[in-house]
Amino acid sequence: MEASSKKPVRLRMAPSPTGYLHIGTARTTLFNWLYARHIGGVFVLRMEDTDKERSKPEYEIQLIEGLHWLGLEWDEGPDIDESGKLVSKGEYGPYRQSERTDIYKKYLEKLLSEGKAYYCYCTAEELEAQRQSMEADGVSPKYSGKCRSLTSPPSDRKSSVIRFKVAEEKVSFKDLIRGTVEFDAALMGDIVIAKDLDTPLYNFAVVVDDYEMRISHVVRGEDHIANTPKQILIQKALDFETPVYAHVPLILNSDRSKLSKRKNKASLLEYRDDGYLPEAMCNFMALLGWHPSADDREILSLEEISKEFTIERVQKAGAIFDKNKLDWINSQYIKKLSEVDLAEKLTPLLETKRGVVDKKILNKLIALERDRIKTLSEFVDATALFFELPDYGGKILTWRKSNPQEAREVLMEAIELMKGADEEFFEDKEALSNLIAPLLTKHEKGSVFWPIRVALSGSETSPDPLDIACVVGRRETVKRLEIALGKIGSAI
RNA sequence: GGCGCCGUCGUCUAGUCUGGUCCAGGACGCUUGGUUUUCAUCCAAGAAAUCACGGGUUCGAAUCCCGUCGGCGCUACCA
Repeated sequence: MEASSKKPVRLRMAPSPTGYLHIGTARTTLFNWLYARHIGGVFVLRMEDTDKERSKPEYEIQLIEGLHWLGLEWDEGPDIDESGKLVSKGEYGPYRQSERTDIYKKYLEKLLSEGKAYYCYCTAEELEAQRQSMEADGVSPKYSGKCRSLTSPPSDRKSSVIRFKVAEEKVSFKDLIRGTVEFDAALMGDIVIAKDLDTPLYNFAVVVDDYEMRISHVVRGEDHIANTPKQILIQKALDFETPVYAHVPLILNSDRSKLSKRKNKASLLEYRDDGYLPEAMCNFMALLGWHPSADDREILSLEEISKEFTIERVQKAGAIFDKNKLDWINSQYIKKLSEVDLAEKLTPLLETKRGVVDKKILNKLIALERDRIKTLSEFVDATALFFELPDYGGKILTWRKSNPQEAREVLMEAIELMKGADEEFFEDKEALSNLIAPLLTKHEKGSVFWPIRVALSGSETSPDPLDIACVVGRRETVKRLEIALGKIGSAI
């Protein structure tokens, strides 16, 4: 039942453009991509937009944008060109279900003519009533098969759907992650596969597309596991080969329910906007359900992961989305980034808030903050004090082992030293350190650095005062020290 | 309710197929200590899992078998 190893391996991701790009969709795409990469297969992207009401082009664009951002390229499928227009690549297209109506129609007619599917004229109300009464009787609800052997449509009914005749048999399949999974089709009842010849439904369209696009392996979320026997039955009826399946576990909220936007940020692009790196997202998502066998390394590039990735190693149980771990992984990637790359990412963020910033200053800020931030967007807030002194209370100017009088002395002496100093002292930290060295002969180190640092940052926690001074320059440094002097004066 | 899937530290996981090397290893988080003028980084140490529970097989079980419980998913003319 498995595809022969001779056949080319073709995987696909088939999202519905009915909303933002969900983290779960992104992770399933990642696993497909990783698997395709690992065995040198083809990765196809297909838009499942049969739901005409909910599918929107803008969601499709978002989907494509998000996948590009992650760096998960596909060999075939819809895409966006340089001018932002939707295009398509690959020879098994179209890759948008809404453009494949004729293909579905052909197979629908085949099923109908062979008596494997039939028109059903039951109304929604009738169906609902049946379902309710079956549930009341404690039986699992399924379609009664009322229209199954109708020879002509009832005269009083105009609307109909197309149902597939589900055989009463056991359907089992081998799942690469879960082993053999078995369902009893007798419990399913005849399923609706299309609203009419031009409007196929999910379970039918998937089967046709996977066949037409020569898909050999279906890697999808665990929530599709119950759809699999239905699809296998349709494949059999159409004489299609069954692909190999692998149902990957779900990503969960902290209460172990399926990851949802009610309880979490579930949109991939939101993480991008919050300053997470795509490499970090991929690394994190891969570790949600997969782990290398060789050792305990956790910071791994897509390249490294794809080299080792096998679908058999993915976890069976769902994984809770742990933002702490994501933050840590992201900070690791920020540390790894080169100065140039980091500057390239941070500059636009900072400049939208502060306007154009001097390159030299920017580089200093980056050097100071790179080990302090977990996300790119934290950079803007973290560097605010360099641009504007926050307001603060004068009593925090005193070091815990010192007293306000000493703090005041230090501040005055520092102002004295700096006021007359050349601007060049504020160009490099060592020079500045030498400049204030005399203070250290009279005071303890903490008595000197603490008040100056608080004066320059307006905060009890901040980077080194000399670093701040080297960014803001002499004039601003002296100004901030004088402000502090005023505050401590009134505090004494 | 029915059907299906799953169940190792708070979380992600290693180990389960091929029982002993696991009185269960790593990472995140947490706690404590070191470094520092403070925070972050960094370094070190520590707490944290009766391997869901109960039986069985065995000289020996996280690993094999049976049962129980729990969680989740699906149960559409959505995907």
